[in-house]
Amino acid sequence: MTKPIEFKRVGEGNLRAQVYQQIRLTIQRGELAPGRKLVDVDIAAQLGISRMPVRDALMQLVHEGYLVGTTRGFTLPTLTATDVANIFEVRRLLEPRAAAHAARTLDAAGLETLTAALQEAEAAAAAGDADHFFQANSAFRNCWLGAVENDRLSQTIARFADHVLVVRLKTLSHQPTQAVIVAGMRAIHEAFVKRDAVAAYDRMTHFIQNAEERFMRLSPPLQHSNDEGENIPLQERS
Amino acid sequence: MTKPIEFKRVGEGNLRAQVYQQIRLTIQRGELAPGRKLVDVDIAAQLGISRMPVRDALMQLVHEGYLVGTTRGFTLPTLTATDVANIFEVRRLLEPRAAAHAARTLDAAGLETLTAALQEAEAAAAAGDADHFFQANSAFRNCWLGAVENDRLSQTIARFADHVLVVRLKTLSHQPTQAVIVAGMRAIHEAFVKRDAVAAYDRMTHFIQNAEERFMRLSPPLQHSNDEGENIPLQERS
DNA sequence: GACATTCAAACAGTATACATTATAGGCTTA
DNA sequence: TAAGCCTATAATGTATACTGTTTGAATGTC
Repeated sequence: MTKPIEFKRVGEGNLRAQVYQQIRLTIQRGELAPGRKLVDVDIAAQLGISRMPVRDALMQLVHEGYLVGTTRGFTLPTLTATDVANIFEVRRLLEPRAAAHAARTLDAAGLETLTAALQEAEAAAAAGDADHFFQANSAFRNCWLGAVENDRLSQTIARFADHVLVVRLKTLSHQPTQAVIVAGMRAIHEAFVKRDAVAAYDRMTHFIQNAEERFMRLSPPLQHSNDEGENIPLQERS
Repeated sequence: MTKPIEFKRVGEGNLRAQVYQQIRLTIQRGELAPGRKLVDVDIAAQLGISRMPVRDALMQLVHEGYLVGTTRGFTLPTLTATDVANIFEVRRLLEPRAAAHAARTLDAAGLETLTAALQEAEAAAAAGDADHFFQANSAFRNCWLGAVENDRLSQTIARFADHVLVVRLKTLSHQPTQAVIVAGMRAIHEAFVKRDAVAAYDRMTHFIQNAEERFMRLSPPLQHSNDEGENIPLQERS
């Protein structure tokens, strides 16, 4: 039970990049238990390579905020309510604009992919399949985000969205929340189909606000860090 | 002539962190020639340490966009006009909001620092001292940015601002631009002193727009990457 | 004289060994 | 029994050696 996580090498680029991709995907799929400790030497042994590429990958993930590195192993960060609020503030600033861009630049193929993802999400929500719903949601997001021509914008958004993903997983099993998300996706999708940048902007704004409210309401265990807006954003797991 | 760059260790944390800080400061101060090649083993030898901490620091800087890693040493990225436009788009989205926050949270000490930085900038502009002007400018920015309570917001801003810093250095010797920047700083400073978040927002918006226009106008050598908004800005080694 | 081919140097990638540090758990003592 | 120290251990941090690849130059051929 100490090693339920299976890493396998994916053949692309150097070892560090392969390991990085692998670990990041594991995190993004929510397959990493919150208290789970990632140790470079263990992963290295499992992959049959040395510590250094694994260590490099882990440190990169730390720099990007996916993990926190302690003197006692790498783990997932535990977000406080303040953290989540901070991340959502940045997302509120960036995503509507990005959606407006996507409304201009999405091509027919992209719209098709988007439509398919929306339908999958609807089906998964109807069936109560949280896993499937999550995947469709990610596909939807990745699709329109990929159409944004400003790479720095889209990459920044992707990173921040991933950071609250840990929290998101908890809320995905919540039926009413699924319904709200699907409704938001439909609205955004409609704006994209119409190539209406203004509508995309407005609906994405609304979507993010909704998402934040839901997150906050469904996550009572998260504690505000401090009344004074304290700056201890990522605390170690106690 | 192959080694005009002098790195020295600063005693804080582990070696990687020290080297990272050192190199980043060197970049931020504009002391790194655009075509300059940074080689881990050279820096390591100069510091009297091994390659690995230096290598770690360099790779972190690559991940953060400060450097690009090629198969033949690390160098400063060369930004296209599209890159600069992309970075400024993100800054336009984030900085006004951050300034509004700072207007609320800046304390007396912060305002004093800010006032001092503004006066230094004015003096430097009057004297035509580009170096000094640049330092005052950075101090001003770092001060109000430090008052922003949303760390993720302020750190993202700092990073993107640093990325165009290479370009900024070119424009700082331009007298009319200095005047425009000082005027913008004065306006923002006034809003901060009055604790007027709305004014801070508006004036920062104006300031960024102005800055972007100036950059674009003064940088004809930068080439647009491609008509289609191509995405080869900073090629990272993956 | 121009182009191709090979060879050497330089530098990043990887591996392994050693040093350091912080935490946990036990042991001692009050 | 509780509290504090102390040691063992598990993990990261650092150093060094080796390997592979790319680039650039030099030499040879057409």
